[in-house]
Amino acid sequence: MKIDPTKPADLSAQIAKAIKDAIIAGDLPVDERLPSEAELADQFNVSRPTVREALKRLAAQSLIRTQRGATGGAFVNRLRFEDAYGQQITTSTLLLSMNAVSVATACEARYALERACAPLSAQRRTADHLATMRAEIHRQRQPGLTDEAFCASDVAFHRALVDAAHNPVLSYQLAGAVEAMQPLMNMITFTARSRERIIALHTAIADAIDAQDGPKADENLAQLADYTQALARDVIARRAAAQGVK
Amino acid sequence: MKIDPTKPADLSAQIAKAIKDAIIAGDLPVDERLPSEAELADQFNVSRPTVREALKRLAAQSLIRTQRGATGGAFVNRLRFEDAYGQQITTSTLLLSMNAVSVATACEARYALERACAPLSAQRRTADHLATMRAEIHRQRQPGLTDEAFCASDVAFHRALVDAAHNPVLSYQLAGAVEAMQPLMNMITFTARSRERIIALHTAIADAIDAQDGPKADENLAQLADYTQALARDVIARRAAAQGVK
DNA sequence: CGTTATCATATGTCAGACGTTTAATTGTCT
DNA sequence: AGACAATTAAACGTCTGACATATGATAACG
Repeated sequence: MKIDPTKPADLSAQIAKAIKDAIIAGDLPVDERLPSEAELADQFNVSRPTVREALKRLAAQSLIRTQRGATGGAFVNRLRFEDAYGQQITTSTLLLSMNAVSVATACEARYALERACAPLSAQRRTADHLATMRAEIHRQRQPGLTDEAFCASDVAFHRALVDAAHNPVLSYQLAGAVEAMQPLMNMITFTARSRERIIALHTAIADAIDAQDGPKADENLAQLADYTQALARDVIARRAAAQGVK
Repeated sequence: MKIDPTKPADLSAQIAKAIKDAIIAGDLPVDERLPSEAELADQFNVSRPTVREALKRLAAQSLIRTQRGATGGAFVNRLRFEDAYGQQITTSTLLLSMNAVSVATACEARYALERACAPLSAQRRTADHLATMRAEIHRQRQPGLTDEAFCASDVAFHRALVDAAHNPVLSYQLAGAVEAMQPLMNMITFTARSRERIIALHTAIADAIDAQDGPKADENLAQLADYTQALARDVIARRAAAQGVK
C-alpha cells in the first residue's frame, strides 16, 4: 500500500485512497492504530501537512478517528449505523436539492421503499415502535401545529414504521429517503382537511401494523403515496398559476 | 457563518461544518467560488493549513472541487448521482463488514428493496435495460466462469433491473444495497446446479419484466431471495461443521 | 503504598516559503 | 489592426520547522 508515484494528482488524495483501500480490504482491522503522522509522512515520502490532509479526508467519512496525547493517533473507526445515517441524509438531501429531482420522483422512490418494509414491519412490530407511531399521530392532531412541526412528526412516524422491521440495513437505507424528503414536503401547506386525511391514513397504517396485517398496511401506504403526490401536484400547479398571473 | 469560538474541538472540523451548513442551507449556490484559502484563513482567524484541512474534509464528501491556476479556487460542487453511488457503496460495504451484519439481514434488505422497484421496472422497462439483463444471463451461462465473475454478473443483472425503473433516486439507494452484498455473496461457492437454478430465475424475471408483468417479476424475485438465503445458510452450516470437526 | 510531579509522545496549530498551474495581460510582429 | 508569443499574477500544492496542548506512562516523594 506504499505505492505513490508523483505522477498524476494530489498526493493527499492518493494517500487517502491507499489507506481507504487497505481498510476496505481488511488489511487494517477495526480499532487498529495507524502509524503516527510523522511515520506516515516518512513512509510516503511526503510532509506531515500532506499526511494530515489525507487523514482529514478519511475522518470526514468516519473511516478513522483521531486521539490526542501520548497513546493517541489515528485509529480505524468502526462505522456505526448512526454515523452512516447522518452522512446518508445529508447526501440524499443535497442530491435532491442540487439535481432538481421532482417531487414526483422523490415521492415515488420513498413510498416504494417504505412499502418494501411494510410487510416486515407488520410481522415484527413491537410495542415500542407502535407506541411511537401512536404518539406521533397524537401530536399531528394538535391544532396549533406549524407545517414544519407537522412534517417533522410525519418523518418521525415513518421512521418508526421503518424501524419496526428490525432490520438495521433497511433502516439505514430508508433514513436517507425519508428524511431527505422533508425539505420538499415543507413546501406544502397542509390545510386542516389534508391533515385530517393524512392522519386518518396514518391511523389506518398503525392499525394494520398493530394487527400484523401487511397487505392492509401496504394498501394504505399506497393511498398515502397517491394523496401526497396529489398535494404536491396541487402546490406546483398553484405556484405556476401565480407566476403566470404575475 | 463566521462563528468559530476556540472553545471545544478541532478548528478544521468546525470550519468544515460551517461551510457545509452554508451549502446545505443554500447560501452557497452550486458552482459558487469560495474565497481563496488565504482569505478564508483571514476570515476565520486561523492559518492556511487549518483551512486546507477543512477544505479537504469537504472535498472528501464531494461537496467542493478545487481548481488550480489563476482563476482557480474551491467551488461548490454539484453532487451527481454517480458520485453519490460510490460513497454509498463504500459506506454500505463497510457497514456490513464492520458490524457483522448477518447474510440473512443483508439479503432480506436487498431483496425487499429490489422487489419495491420491480413493479416500476416492469412498467417502464426499455429495450436498453432488457438487453443488459439478457446479456448478463448469457454471461452467467458460460461454463468456465469463476464464482467472483458470476457474482459480478449477478450484480450487473440486478442493477439493470433496478435502473429499468428509471428513477435515479431508487437507483442510488439500491446501488448501495446491491453492491455491498457482493463481498458476502462471494463467500458462496456456486455449484453447477445452483447456478442453473439462479439463471432460471433470472430468466423468469427478465421474461416477466419484458412482458410488463410486475406481480410475476415480484414472485420470482421472492423465490430468488429464498433460494439465495438457503444457499447462504448452507455455506454457514457447512463452515460451522468444519470448525466443529477441527 | 498511594499520590503527585515530570516527561515523552502524538496530535493541533501556526508562520513563512517555494514550486506549479493556469488564465489574463502585455508586447511585439506581420 | 489583428494574431501570436512572452510576461505576469493569482491561486493551489507542498515543504520545513516550530510551538502549543493533551494524555498516558513513569519516576519521585511523602
